Amino acid sequence: MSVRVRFAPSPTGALHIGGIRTALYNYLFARRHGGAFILRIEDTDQSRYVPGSEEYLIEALRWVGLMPDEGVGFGGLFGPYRQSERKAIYQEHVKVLVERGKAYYAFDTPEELEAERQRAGFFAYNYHTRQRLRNSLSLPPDKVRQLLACGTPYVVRLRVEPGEAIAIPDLIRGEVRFQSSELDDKVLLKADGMPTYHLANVIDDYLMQITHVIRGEEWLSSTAHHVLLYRAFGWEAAMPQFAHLPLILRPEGQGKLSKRDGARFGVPVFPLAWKGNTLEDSFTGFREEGFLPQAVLNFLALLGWHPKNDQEIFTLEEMVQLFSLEDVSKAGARFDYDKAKWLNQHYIQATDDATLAQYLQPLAAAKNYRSDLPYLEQVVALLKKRVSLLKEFIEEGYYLFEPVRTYDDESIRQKWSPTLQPALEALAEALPRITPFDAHAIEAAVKQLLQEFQVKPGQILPLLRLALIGTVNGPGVFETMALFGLEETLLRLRRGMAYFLHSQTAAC
RNA sequence: GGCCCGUUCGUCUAGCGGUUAGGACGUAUCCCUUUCACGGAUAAAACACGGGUUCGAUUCCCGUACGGGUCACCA
Repeated sequence: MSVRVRFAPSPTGALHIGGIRTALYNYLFARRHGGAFILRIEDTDQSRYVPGSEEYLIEALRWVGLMPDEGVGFGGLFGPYRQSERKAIYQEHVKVLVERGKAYYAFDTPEELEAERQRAGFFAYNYHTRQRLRNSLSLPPDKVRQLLACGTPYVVRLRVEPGEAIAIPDLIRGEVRFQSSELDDKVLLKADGMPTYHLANVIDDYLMQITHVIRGEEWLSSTAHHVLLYRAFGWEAAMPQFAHLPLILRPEGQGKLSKRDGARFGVPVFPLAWKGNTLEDSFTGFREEGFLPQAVLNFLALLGWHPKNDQEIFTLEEMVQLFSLEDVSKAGARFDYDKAKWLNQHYIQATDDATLAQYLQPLAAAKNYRSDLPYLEQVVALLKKRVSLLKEFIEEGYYLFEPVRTYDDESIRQKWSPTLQPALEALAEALPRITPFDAHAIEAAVKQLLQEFQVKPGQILPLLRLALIGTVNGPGVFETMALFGLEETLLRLRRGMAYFLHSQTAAC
């Protein structure tokens, strides 16, 4: 039987990075085994539905390059793949369960249950408590028929009887055991006629012939109920194999990574930016922060998985070849932004200049900067080894697009001296005679001039850089001059020299 | 709190009874260099604790501690 896995998010807003990792592991597993990767939308809670979620999700998957083989928006023989469109299927199935005595109607209102919870501080609807509650197991058949006939709102609950051992075979954790007496009678069908996650999940996985359920560890506890459901339906032989992934933990402190952690720690936790109704509900994304999709994938892959060697850098193809659920770790993995940035830096360096220039184009255009590809390619060549995020080309390297905003006065104090002024003057005058005006020729000319003036490179070059870009740290001086061209170089040099003189007199 | 899962450098991890406990990020120092970076080198840095099992435990078992998840008509 060929492998079929699904990624089944619910459209309640932006999908965070943990979801993308789940999608990645599912994708890798499917590809590794020549199986199918299916996208199912679990939108059974109409009250939590957020418009735009689905589009966001698909754009995010597209960005990182994890395209489903089947599912919402991708076709397939097992549709519909949106659970809200499968309502009738769930209702038919649940009816069978009730007929077999595996499930029952419960008429208790949410308020009544809440009161139960308040009374004891804790409440479980189970084999013990259901006797005194209002359901088709405790009420006389006549009464039940009457309630149903009157259209009394009800839910359908799973009938969990005590004394049953449940062993979940988990590909990552081995066998996980539960006792049915510890389990409550989970709601399967809600009063609005929609299924809960548990019901829909089991039915769909069965009907869609899912072979492996790879999902986050937060689902491990409820898997016991899922197993019981497979048994109740008589589907145990076709039950998929489970693999519960370790959670991604917040960068610092306690708990799992959550949506709000992005703002709290100043890091992106979403693949793409999300524009919510409020500022609080709006988030930046890895893409917007300047990450390459391949870096994000590599980063996420390593958060909980590692092959049995020392390799750290993987193409998607390599991951597919190496991926194994056996190598997924059991403990939660802390979100490590430094490592993400390092990986991104690595991928930036490994990407050719022309491609990077294309990534930069919209960023430059958004700032009304010069954004023709030839120029951007030169910018890339200059800054490539100095940035770890794409946006830094534009932000840190702003001086390649607009005049110097501020000069580093401290460095000027350290480097500038009136005795160097003649050499600078001579340099400015010599520049127009350099042909061609490229890095090589400029370097030769400048070095010769320095010799004539008996000045060391270390004395003059920092000043040139200060004049050109305002700071003493940055790309090679000659390369920068070549990029600017003669006219712009002279302009900046003159302006810088004037600033040096001015700041000296101001200091006196 | 009940139930379930977990625990190797600060972080991500390799290890699957005998290793100088390996790699990577980060940190520090040095080299390269007109600066910053890149690159190279070096260093500091870990088996949570206590019992077993065993000739021998990081590795297997049991406790303890700590961490995580889950206890909705949410997924």
